[in-house]
Amino acid sequence: MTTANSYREIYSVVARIPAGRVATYGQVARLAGMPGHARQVGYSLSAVNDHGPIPWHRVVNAKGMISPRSGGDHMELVQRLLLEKEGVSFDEHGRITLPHFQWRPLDTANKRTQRVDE
DNA sequence: CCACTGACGAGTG
DNA sequence: GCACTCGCCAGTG
Repeated sequence: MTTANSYREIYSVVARIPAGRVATYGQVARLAGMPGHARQVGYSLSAVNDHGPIPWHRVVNAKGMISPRSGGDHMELVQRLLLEKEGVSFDEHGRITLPHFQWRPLDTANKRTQRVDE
């Protein structure tokens, strides 16, 4: 398993996140077959950013918040707008209600817990 | 080779 | 819920 393949897996997972839902860094790491490497996911995404067809804005941290970047980028604001445009809402704390909007790959078959309403 | 940094997360008090 | 620590790993100087 090369690092290049790991990055490819990360991108592949992120690309599978449906519009209107979000995934956490740790979640993406697990789905990519590298549990515990959440940090690497963020690192990989910073490299891709809008550099490719990757919906990077659908990845947030475990608290359901947009992780602040370094360098004073306004990307975090762009990310929030993109998500809101897809129907994802934020609460007073600027957090996404994960139980409502977190992507559940396994549920795509059941569709029962896939409720996004409210 | 070592130290530091960075879109994180789980555990502890 | 908040502050702190430790684990993870690639890039950079």
